[in-house]
Amino acid sequence: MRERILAEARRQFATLGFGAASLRGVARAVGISGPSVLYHFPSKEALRDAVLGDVLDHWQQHLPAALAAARGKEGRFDATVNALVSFFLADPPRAQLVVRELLDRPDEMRALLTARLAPWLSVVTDTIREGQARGSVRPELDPEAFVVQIVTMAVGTVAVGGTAASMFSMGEAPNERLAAELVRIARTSLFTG
Amino acid sequence: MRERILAEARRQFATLGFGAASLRGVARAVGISGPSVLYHFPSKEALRDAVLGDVLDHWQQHLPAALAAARGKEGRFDATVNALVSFFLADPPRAQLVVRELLDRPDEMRALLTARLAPWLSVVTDTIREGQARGSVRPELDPEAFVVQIVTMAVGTVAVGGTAASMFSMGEAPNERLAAELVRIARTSLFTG
DNA sequence: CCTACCGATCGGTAGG
DNA sequence: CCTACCGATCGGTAGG
Repeated sequence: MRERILAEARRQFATLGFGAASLRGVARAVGISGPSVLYHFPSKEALRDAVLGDVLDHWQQHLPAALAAARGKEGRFDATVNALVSFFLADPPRAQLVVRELLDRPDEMRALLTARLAPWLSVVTDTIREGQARGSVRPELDPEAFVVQIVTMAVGTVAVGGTAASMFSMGEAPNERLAAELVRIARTSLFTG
Repeated sequence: MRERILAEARRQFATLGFGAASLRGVARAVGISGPSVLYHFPSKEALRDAVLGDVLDHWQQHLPAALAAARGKEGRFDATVNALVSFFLADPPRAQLVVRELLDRPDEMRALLTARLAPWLSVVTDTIREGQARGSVRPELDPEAFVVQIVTMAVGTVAVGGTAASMFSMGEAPNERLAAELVRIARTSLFTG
């Protein structure tokens, strides 16, 4: 039941926002009484923390594998960025929730993301710097800022990109078009030549 | 007083979110009584619509001028993208509010943004297509998707980029570093050569 | 896990 | 613009 509450809370926090969602609303959706949620989580804030921690756990567990699967392919970089975007696109509520948390409590999120992503990030920026030393990556590129911008685009595409795309009457498969263009932008602005 | 309520509501909706903000909270901050807000706006939802409309009015009024100022400069494109990012960076609450609205009610936002931005957008994509015809813009670029991604990066940088940047211990002026890299990414992925 | 219930706060109305 | 007040809903507690 704890898992069902977490999944439903994630869904409602993502679509309604934490402030507009209610414990009773989550409880009703999973078929229990309002106060019973507080048997599994001591407070609404604790539920919020658990939902967020759950999302970050999920990313930490499955994202490395998704990225590693692209490692052997030809067009390794394109496949990696594609895997990144597809990973977020496969579950929009998680990406939306993280964007909301970044807006709602930036200070806590900074601490959390630093603790969770710092090791993974330095691997990426180190790889970019190696590419710059070898001459395959553009020398004027700012590695940290580049990574932040690519991730911002990927998460943003999932969180709000669908709406932005439909506003253009972008026809069918707008998210795929956005994802493909994101990959092109990332590749072109990364590599020399 | 109507303007002061709008400004304060914009600030609180942006930082707290619409659901977590309250009419009484806005009223207290501007020094009037709770129900008095409803003398100026018939309901909380009406205040929300007014705040959002005000932001879009502001963008429609001042963004063209900010972009036009870059038109004469050398490095015209860099100056334009720089102006776009600086414009959003100068007033984060407005960008945050729009991101929140995109998450809270995507359907209404699609209609609103289509009505407001459609003409301006086709100017941009038309210019890009001309550049493709002349050979100065990369032929494989997807004009609509490109514009959506650049704007997503610009708004995302303001809305959540600061947090993302500090998570890297990006040193001083992280937003300027992000903005500069955004400009570089946009330019490099747009032009041939 | 439940019911019964608490004080606080919410958006909104009445009446001036 | 105000005070006084409404019903509804909120997060959370007591007690089982």
